[in-house]
Amino acid sequence: MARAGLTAERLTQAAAELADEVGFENLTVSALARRFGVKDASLYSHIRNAQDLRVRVAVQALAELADRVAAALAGRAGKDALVAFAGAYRDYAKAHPGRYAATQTELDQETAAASAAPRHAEMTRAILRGYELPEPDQTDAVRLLHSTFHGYVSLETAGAFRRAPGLDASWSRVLDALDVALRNWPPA
Amino acid sequence: MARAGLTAERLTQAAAELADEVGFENLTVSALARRFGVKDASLYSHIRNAQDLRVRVAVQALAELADRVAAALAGRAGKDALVAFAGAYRDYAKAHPGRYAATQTELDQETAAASAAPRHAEMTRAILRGYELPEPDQTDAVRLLHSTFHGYVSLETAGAFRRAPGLDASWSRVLDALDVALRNWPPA
DNA sequence: CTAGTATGCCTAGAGGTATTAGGCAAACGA
DNA sequence: TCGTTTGCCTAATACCTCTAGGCATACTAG
Repeated sequence: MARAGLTAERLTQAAAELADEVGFENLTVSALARRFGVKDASLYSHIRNAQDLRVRVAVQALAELADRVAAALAGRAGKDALVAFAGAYRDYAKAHPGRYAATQTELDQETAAASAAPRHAEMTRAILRGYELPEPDQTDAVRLLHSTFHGYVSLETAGAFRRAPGLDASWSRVLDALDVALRNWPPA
Repeated sequence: MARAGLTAERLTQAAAELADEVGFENLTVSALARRFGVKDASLYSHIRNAQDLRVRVAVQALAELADRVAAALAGRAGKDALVAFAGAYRDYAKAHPGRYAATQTELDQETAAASAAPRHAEMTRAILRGYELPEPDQTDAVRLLHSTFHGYVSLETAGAFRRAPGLDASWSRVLDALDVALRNWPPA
């Protein structure tokens, strides 16, 4: 009996690919075992349970996404940075829908702190440096950006825009509009 | 043997309530049967399958949400309309998280057309009448509003904002910012 | 090199969910 | 009142999750 050479890392990687193929909600321990040609029970020496597997995929996806956003952001400021951040975000979601869905998993306090989630927040704030918003407003602006990016991308990948035409063009205009809003941030 | 008096309508209603309690993703045929004190199989004379049940909940939720938004929108224009629409939307999602999640279900062409989804689109466009945007830009603006509302609300209900303080205040500021963006809509 | 240990994957099995087929009895319509 | 419809049931299959316990393979130390 040759061993399949399973490790938590290989399982997580394969799970991420599987999630992209069949959707994060259809990521199943059984399907993953099948992909490695082993029995379901064999996976439980490497992962605690199905939820643990999902969390691992989520953490990995958050890290990958943060890396891409960081690369896109390098050396840019102001609207350039906004567009680059948003583009990297949207591209990742389109290329890896399962992983992107995984990033919406609610992580417990500890896991979240150890994940790339803080980097995301930090990078979003970095965009705002080009817009000179006073501190109390920054939090609101971060929430606006986060919400709009996530909302657009999730509606697009969930099919709510029903493969309508002009989604790329609308995305540009949405970013233009956000840029306008940030440059003319309304006083409280 | 007294009959439980099941109908598709009663099942859908109970399913919506159940979804609000346990989350839409945990809405299960078994749990619903348990709630009525009948066997799982008994539900299949009323609903086609689990997916059918979810679709019914989605359609009902879309209709309820459309009604609330319509009521909030009545007699308002401009920023007032924007704030009223957004408020009704967010309040519904907070009051009925399971139903709100259901509204994100992807419906097939036919079901979508017969649902309240077109009313949603229509009402979103109605908001823009106060902002005098030329037609090609309206579609982009509708997508901006839809994305931002959905993004904020879904991050909030999914816990991504981790019960952070100031979510009500941020929501107001986000709406202010959208109002600014719409009033100063950038030329292509 | 070999003995002992740790580890990887297996079998077995319990329990939950989805779904189909077929049956009996209550409600209803003629 | 008798037949038909309809509502809910039992039975059975299939898939998924997860635990317990076993054996053989790979590693490690003497």
